[in-house]
Amino acid sequence: MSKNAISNSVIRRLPRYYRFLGELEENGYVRISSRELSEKMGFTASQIRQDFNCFGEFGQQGYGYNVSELRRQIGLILGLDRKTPIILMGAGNLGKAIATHIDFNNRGFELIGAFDINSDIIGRQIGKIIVMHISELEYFCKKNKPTAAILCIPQEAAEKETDRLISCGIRAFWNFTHYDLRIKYSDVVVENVHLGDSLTTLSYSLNSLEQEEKQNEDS
Amino acid sequence: MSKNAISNSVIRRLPRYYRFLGELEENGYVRISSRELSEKMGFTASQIRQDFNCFGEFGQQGYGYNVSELRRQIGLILGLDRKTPIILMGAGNLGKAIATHIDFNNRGFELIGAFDINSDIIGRQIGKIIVMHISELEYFCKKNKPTAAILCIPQEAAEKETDRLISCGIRAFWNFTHYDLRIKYSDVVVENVHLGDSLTTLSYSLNSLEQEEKQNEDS
DNA sequence: TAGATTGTTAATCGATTAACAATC
DNA sequence: TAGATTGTTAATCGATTAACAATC
Repeated sequence: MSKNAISNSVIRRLPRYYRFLGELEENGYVRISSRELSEKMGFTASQIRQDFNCFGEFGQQGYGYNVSELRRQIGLILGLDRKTPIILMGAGNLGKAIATHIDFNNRGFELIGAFDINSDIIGRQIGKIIVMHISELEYFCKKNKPTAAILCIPQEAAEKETDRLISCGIRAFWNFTHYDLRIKYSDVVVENVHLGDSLTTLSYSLNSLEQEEKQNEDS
Repeated sequence: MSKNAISNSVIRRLPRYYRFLGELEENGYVRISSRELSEKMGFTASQIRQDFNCFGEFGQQGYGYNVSELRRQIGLILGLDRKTPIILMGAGNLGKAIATHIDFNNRGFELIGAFDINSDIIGRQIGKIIVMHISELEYFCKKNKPTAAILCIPQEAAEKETDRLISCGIRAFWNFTHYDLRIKYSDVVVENVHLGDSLTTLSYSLNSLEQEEKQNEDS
């Protein structure tokens, strides 16, 4: 029986654990205690132990955790042992940057295709793949069976094309648009990246910081 | 006395409110109730009223909220009435895509410069700006006084250059690296975008979905 | 065995939701 | 005035932290 309903907060910390454990491994650490890890990562030791225990007992009393074994286990939980075929929808500036910048192979994916409608872009090479016209989508998917897609197309295009993608077998979306896929579709997983919202949040923080300082001056 | 300590959860919802209210405004909505908004956005009406009331009383009993007035107020809270000068550090694939893809002016910023060390990139034009060599940073900042920076450089470069950026007057960072600025610096605001972690989370979700389905088959 | 550190339960804290009096 | 809907307090829910018995 797998422990069900892992909270989103826990899940979002997993990639971070995986990263830190990788660094520790590189630096020759063999074992680490939750306290030591807590100091390095800025979580509490309690939280770290709670988090790991959502998935099993990876440590040993009196000893701590074996760094590379723990990392391996978290990798398995994250599904990084697989290479899910993923396609890029929209090979403009952003899509191209994502395709070249992200290390798909160490994150459980393999980028196998890219699609666009702009004839200036079609035929161009991005890494090892060549940008295809979107009319080739069905044929390509039937042949190569990708199950994930990156949405780097305009919002209107996303709204129009998701039905098509789903009927092509796509069930995981890395979504850079503001189109809210979850409303219309279930049985599909979505990870949203709202870059604009992120920058807007920074504006808020900077604004707050400056107003605080102004208040301190006045008092 | 401003209500202090707005929770992070609330702040992260503000850009979303701002966006939705913009759409409503475009569609001719004059007033909206928290219940109506809750249906459109997928939050509870309670939460929406609580969120707004962190910052003041923007509604009217028996009527609801005036869409454009509410949007304006949230814009002010987010600091979108200003145009904070921001610079891009690292004009490679990702930096260039961010610079061209993001609508800085509607998010409280103005992109005024870009820096890199790669001579192939220096001198190139991105939108209205031209990529400069990083050696020109001090001179440029003295003259143009940016207070925010986008970190699209490698992590090692980020670790090395942040001291320099801070002494140039930068106090807001939109950070695309994994370097944890907050450890070393206070009095600085940071918004982290961990694209790799985001994709890794998608891998987890897809993995979970597939395991669930397998279990359902078996039973 | 003694010391260390986990796994896990209990206590606390914070965020979300429900309820309702105030009021337009 | 009556109906609607806010602003706000109280109740609930969930996540984090603290504590400690189990055990290596």
